[in-house]
Amino acid sequence: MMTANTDLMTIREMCETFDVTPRTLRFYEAKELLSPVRDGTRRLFTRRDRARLTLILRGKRFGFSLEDIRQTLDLYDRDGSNEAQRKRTRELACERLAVMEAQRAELDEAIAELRAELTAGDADRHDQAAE
Amino acid sequence: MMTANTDLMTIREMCETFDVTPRTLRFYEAKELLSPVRDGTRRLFTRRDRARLTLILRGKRFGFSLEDIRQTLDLYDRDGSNEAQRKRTRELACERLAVMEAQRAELDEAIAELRAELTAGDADRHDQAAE
DNA sequence: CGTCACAATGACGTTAACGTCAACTGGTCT
DNA sequence: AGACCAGTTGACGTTAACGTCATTGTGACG
Repeated sequence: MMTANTDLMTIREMCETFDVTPRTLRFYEAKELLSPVRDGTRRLFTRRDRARLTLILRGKRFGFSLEDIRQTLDLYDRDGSNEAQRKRTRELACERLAVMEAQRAELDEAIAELRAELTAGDADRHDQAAE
Repeated sequence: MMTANTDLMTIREMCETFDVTPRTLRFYEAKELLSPVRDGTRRLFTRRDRARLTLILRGKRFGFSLEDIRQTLDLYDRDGSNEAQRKRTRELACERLAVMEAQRAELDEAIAELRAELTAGDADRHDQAAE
């Protein structure tokens, strides 16, 4: 009743929007990361699929596996299900959050170190120029 | 002359310190990410190897490939080499830095989103508790 | 001296995440 | 109807990053 009937995208549109290949989208469907509807035989990707794909690609950039991602994706689907399941889901979300925050701290450190190397390089250059 | 003769570690020590397998260390050597010295046939890992391994494992957590990492590792080896090479190295470092900063921004965003989902979950729970 | 545990060296196996290719289907244009 | 697409489904290939196994070497110890 609330699902907008339009705002469905073909596989081509998806590929151009997200810069992925059709193979990738089909692969993600096979792995149950996406669940496009069908128009006869053709896939049509919903708003939900696009939201999920955004999260998938982001997750990949952070070095998570598709399986990791698949599990956390459900965190963003708040369909009632049962109480025990929701509790588990929250636990998983908290774990992920902790991981990501640790990652953030490490990333900051790594950035600082690399910057230090760069400015050290600057100094070398200066020395060399003085010769 | 300045290289401390001790502070060399066996493969076992490395494995326990860094929580990796021997296979991994040999693999990294084959890929020229590490270059342990030899005591007869056995490997002995230097302080430099340990520094590099730290960077390698960190890089992996950020989703970089070993090949990516191998290239950036040289950024931390400031042996003079020639001018053109150093310029190239600096360029690479700047690119990496940009990538990592973008990654940091995205990570912040992702953390914020996940937090939002969590507090939204809290609200749901509250609603349900009211019943 | 035997052996025993750890190391090294191939060589092959495995998993994830797709790429590639062939064969088919289903609309569309002319 | 014929041609021409985009899309689909297998099926097999590929690359990265190791795991696993068999074989061989080797320094320390009883």
